[in-house]
Amino acid sequence: MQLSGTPDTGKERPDNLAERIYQQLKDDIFEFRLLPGDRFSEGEIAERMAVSRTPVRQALYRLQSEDYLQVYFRSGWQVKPFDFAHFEELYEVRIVLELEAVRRLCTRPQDEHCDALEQLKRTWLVQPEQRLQDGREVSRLDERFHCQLLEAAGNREMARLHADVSEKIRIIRRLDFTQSPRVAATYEEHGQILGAILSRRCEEAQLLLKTHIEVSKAEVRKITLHMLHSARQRTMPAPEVKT
Amino acid sequence: MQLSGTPDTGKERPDNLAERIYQQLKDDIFEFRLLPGDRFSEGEIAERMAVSRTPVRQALYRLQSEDYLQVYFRSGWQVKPFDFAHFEELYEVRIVLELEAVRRLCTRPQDEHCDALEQLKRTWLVQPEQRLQDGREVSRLDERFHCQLLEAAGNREMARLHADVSEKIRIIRRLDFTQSPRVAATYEEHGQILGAILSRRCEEAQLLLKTHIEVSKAEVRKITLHMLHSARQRTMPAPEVKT
DNA sequence: ATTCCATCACTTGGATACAAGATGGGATTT
DNA sequence: AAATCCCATCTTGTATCCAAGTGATGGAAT
Repeated sequence: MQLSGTPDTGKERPDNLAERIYQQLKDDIFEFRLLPGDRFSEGEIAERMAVSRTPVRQALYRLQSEDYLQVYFRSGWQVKPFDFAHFEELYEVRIVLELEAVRRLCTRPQDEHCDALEQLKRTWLVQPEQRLQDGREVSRLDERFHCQLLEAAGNREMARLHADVSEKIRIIRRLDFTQSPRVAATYEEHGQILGAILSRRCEEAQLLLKTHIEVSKAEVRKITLHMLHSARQRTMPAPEVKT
Repeated sequence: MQLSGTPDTGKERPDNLAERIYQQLKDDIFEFRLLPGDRFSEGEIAERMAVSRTPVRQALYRLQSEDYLQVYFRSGWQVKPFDFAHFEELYEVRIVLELEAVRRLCTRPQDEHCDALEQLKRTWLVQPEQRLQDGREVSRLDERFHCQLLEAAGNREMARLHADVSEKIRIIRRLDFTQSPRVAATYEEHGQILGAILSRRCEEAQLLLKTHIEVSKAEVRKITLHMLHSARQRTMPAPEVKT
């Protein structure tokens, strides 16, 4: 029984079709080229990607285990329909994990994790005229900010779970940043949170962070209501819109 | 774009070879029929299970994504060697999630989740002569206890993450219950925790639970040291022991 | 006109075939 | 004797083939 590490020959896989297709499909879902509710077959994907069904199936099953897709026995695949209750629960997981990360960062021993926090300062504690404006870019940075808090806190497992959760809500979180006031607010709030962490005001940092996340969570709730409303008006929209 | 639920024809897959092989292999790992560090090929598994490589590969890749296995490019598979630091981190995740669950249960509105808690009482708040003795069985019940706390707390995502984490440490947690004093202690501690939750003494319940989990975590640390010690004595054990 | 049933194209699940790289051992060379 | 090179064998990655179940369509019977 070996004890730890990877004492083996480091033979990692190179190109890998299945991996490429996996990334492509996930991207298609995130970019709404594949819409929630869309149905398709392995053959379609294989043809579109110009490969055989084998690596396609590998990618599809992986996406299924990650809860993005669903397979029906001999009846094709489906992009999992949005479940907003699900998104709200994921936001709550984020809150729990990130509050714990802040707690650890505030009670950390002297000059530890400081490099990671310094890097965050360079991104978020900048003059207003140096701030990025593009919503997409800021949305990406926002996700990174929160993940980096987890990474700095030092528990890799917690960071990995948090990263997975963050990826799952990325598709909906992005909608926050379409309004530019959210961009400015994000800079403001991230700056305050970092300041509180750096001066070890734990309670304050936690409260700021919790509020910051709950604003996004509330946004999801608004989107939920909006979609339920418009769905009711139109007696249910046609989910087709194949790519 | 559909909105929620599964409005579709409920065509679930029936038997499914890949699923069966997945379960079998995971069981082989948990039961130490496949030891950490063991290497094997898809062909061996396929032959032993008397199936083709196709469903075997499906199962293997799933286990890889769950961090139980590792594949080397054209060089076979390996059961991931134990990484005790990893286990300790997972214990910390458990603590964070379970403390949150307790918090929610203690601040829950009147008569909610009571049925779930009642069921736990029937298992754990029993007369000493009615307690189970078999370490294996109590170990299984212990995992259920903690998972049910999460389920009762109401956030399904959090419960799912917690269940995954719990499954990952099952292989090491089971070693706790080989000594029978841990069995009695577990009954005692679970009883106290339930009592505190039911009378909404939040801080107390959290402290009891945290201590309870940290005992297990400390056990892992002892096992770590023991294995490092014996490994050093034997100048590294041979990891072979194929099944 | 409506209902029922056969049929047929399409779908996934699994097995087999093939390609290309990794590995290990033995022959050969120094 | 030691090191090196080559080749047979083994490994995964991908493509193709086959089996069995699904669903829709169209025609026949009422």
